[in-house]
Amino acid sequence: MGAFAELYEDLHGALGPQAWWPAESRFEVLVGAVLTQNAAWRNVEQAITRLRDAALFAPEAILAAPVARVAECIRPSGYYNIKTQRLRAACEAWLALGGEQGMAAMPTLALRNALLAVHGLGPESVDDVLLYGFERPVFVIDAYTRRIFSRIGVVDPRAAYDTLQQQFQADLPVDAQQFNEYHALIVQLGKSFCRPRQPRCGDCPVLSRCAHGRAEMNQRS
DNA sequence: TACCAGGAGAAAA
DNA sequence: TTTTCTCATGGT
Repeated sequence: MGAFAELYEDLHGALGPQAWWPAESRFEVLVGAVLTQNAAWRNVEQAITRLRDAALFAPEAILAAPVARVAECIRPSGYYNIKTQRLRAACEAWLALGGEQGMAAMPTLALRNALLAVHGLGPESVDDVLLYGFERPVFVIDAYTRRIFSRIGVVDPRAAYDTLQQQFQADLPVDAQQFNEYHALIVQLGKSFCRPRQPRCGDCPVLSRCAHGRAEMNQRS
């Protein structure tokens, strides 16, 4: 078993199943993937609620609405002007690709390339949609993944997205359910224990593997 | 007050 | 090709 598989066992044992993504539909995963770009999920939830309350939570409704109205709805998630453009581009792609049924019928690589061609959808957002929306076995690399695994010393934090993704996928079974759970566990670990600048390792389940954790353990002893 | 949060694209070097 | 800048609100 490689380092990535070992850490999954540690995290799953310590934190338990996370039951991600917190969305009720595939379209909501797409919207969430755009709105969560460099934003706290709490603020994304506010933005999604405001879209629902405004009866704008559908691709056709978002495209038909005045840009300023959509922007006002998603204001809590930050970068609202940029994200309005990105959300509109994502809705256009959603419809152009045949909606939920059309996209579900596409091979993973073709769907990934089609989504990457959409303005405002980068690799992380696209892989969120593929993994959490369409149950495709692609590993999501985010800021938490880079921070945690570079502190442990098994990845280069400056490595390209695709390079890191290949490292994870080469060490793990091709299993969308496990990729789903693993990424959710990484985010939970990052939020709770693996902060930037001022790590507070506390009862971190990977304390002994992490450079910051070892330093903290040495201070305690 | 300053930093951070489930990034991405454009511009500059 | 790589690095830096810009977009912006809300919580701690």
